Amino acid sequence: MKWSKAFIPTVKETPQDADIVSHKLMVRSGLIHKLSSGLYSYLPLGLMVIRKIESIIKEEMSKKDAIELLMPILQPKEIWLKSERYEMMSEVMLKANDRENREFILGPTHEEIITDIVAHKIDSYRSLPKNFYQIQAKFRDEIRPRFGVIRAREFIMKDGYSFSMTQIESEKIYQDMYEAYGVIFKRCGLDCAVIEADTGVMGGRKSHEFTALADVGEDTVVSCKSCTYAANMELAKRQVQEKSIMGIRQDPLIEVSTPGMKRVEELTDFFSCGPMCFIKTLIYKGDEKIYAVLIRGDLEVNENKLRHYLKEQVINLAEAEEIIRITGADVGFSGPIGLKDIPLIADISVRNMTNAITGANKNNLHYKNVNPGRDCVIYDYLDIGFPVTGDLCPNCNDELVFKRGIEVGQVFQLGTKYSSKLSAVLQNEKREDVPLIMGCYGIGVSRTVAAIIEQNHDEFGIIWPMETAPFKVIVIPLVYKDEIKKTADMIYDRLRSNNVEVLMDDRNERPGFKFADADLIGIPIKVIIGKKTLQEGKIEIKIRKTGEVQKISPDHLINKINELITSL
RNA sequence: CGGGGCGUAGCGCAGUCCGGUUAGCGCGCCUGCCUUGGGAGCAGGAAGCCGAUGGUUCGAAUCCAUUCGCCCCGACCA
Repeated sequence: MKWSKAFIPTVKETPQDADIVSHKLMVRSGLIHKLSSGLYSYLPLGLMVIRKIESIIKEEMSKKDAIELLMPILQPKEIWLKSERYEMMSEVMLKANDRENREFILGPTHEEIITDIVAHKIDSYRSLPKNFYQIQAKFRDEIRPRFGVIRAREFIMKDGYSFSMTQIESEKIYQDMYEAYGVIFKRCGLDCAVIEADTGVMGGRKSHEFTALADVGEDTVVSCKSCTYAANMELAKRQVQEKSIMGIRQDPLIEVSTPGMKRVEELTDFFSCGPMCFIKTLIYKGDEKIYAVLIRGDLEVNENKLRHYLKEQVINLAEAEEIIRITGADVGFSGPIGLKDIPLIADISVRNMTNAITGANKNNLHYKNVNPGRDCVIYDYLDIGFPVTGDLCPNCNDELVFKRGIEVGQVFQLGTKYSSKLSAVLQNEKREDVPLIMGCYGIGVSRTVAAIIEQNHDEFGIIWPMETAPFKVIVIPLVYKDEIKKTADMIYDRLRSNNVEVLMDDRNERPGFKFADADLIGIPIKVIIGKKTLQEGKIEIKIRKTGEVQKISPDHLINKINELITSL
């Protein structure tokens, strides 16, 4: 492609509405153009990159015998009522009515649709397992679109769904997809953490997230300094560092007057000690039961973990009046001592606390020198807090570290949630009706572009990893005239006839201008043709990433380029 | 949805408090000259319903009200 024929609207100034690197660079290098909040057009260069990623995905999917299909974006409301997800997903679904006033939604995902296909078209267990996928625009009416293409409302996603008769088969596919994802993101040039993840609205039993590490990411990855343990914030297990509290004497319990002091900050001043000296007591309600949850004053309860451990469907903080009824005191003065008939659930951070401060379940009073075990009976110690710096790995006891990342892929074991609701049920060889066991596997294609840029750029622009580069080579004639033009044309033709994806900057611009654009759009290899080097019978090759320059004879160019393409 | 910010030429911005000729600047664009190894220089030029609507006023980009859009923080999140 010659630049003059292409459409690559680069801009020097950084766009006003972008504040992360990938977004700025995608706009500046002419990859995308915003139509409206969360809606982006992919301009030719951007689409080329998308296609590169898609073809990597397709290759790796097909190696694992996954098969591609395409489902409608518009979906009838009824099917979502059937799967009982309409309410849950209602907020992110854009609704639309047709001329007959039938109700439709713009599909945020396709579990329902694929399950419907399978329910109708697969009639024997002998045809299973099957693993389908599609690559398509999805629409989610995000509460707050942001970070350019990273959290857009319309975005391109590869979504895959597997159907199996047995758990073992299903796990095999899960494993296959897990492996394929690793390869895909590696080929995309991404440094990904694979982490244990929450299944969220998808439901199901097991899930891993592929998260591209980047400072701007929306996800926090919790990982171990030395072993392979990694999880997202929601799921991360942890051990609490045991301070050397051995030998600290348990002092006698004292009641202290604390008029009007409800918040930990107010109390830290009063008692002149840090929040770590306090035990927060939170009253939670499950479906029916009530729990008192204890956690160290500086930590937050992870309600997901709590709900999970307590085997409750929902778990909520009690209302103010209920707290008064249960504890006998206002919010802010709850404590573990004297709570009758309510199980005390303590976070592991409480286990080794000595002489702590807690509410007294009487207004304007706190207890000092509270020692769990001595002063109250803890029903159970559980890991129900969010990890913080200083917490230790659940596996190996080394330190946990925290990194930000962009979630680019996630794999789920779904179980039979959708198959049973949408009657994807088959008889097995024992003539028993079995709902199919499903898995689902997503890749955010468009946000992968942003993630690649986050990880591969410098002050001058994008540095495309070879496999995702829209062009491998850019030919830059310093002046597109005379001998230089002739040589440039010749080299351009030669590269093209050797199937090298090449862009030639044939514009009548000054060299510096062309160099800056080439750097901005991130083409991995520059071939520079200038008067001086040409007089030596040479042309120049410059590597975008390293800046390394070599001069070679035009005759050796093709070999050299091919060598660079495979080695970079 | 709560909090904050911003809408002025294609892009980035000044002007708005404190109303007053013809609304500016940089980049980009067009013409010409010149230049060609890291976003050149000179000369000339085109381009704006000052987001929209309504009000106040002799007079509104500027003040008031309403409204729409966009961005950031939070809640939320394959």
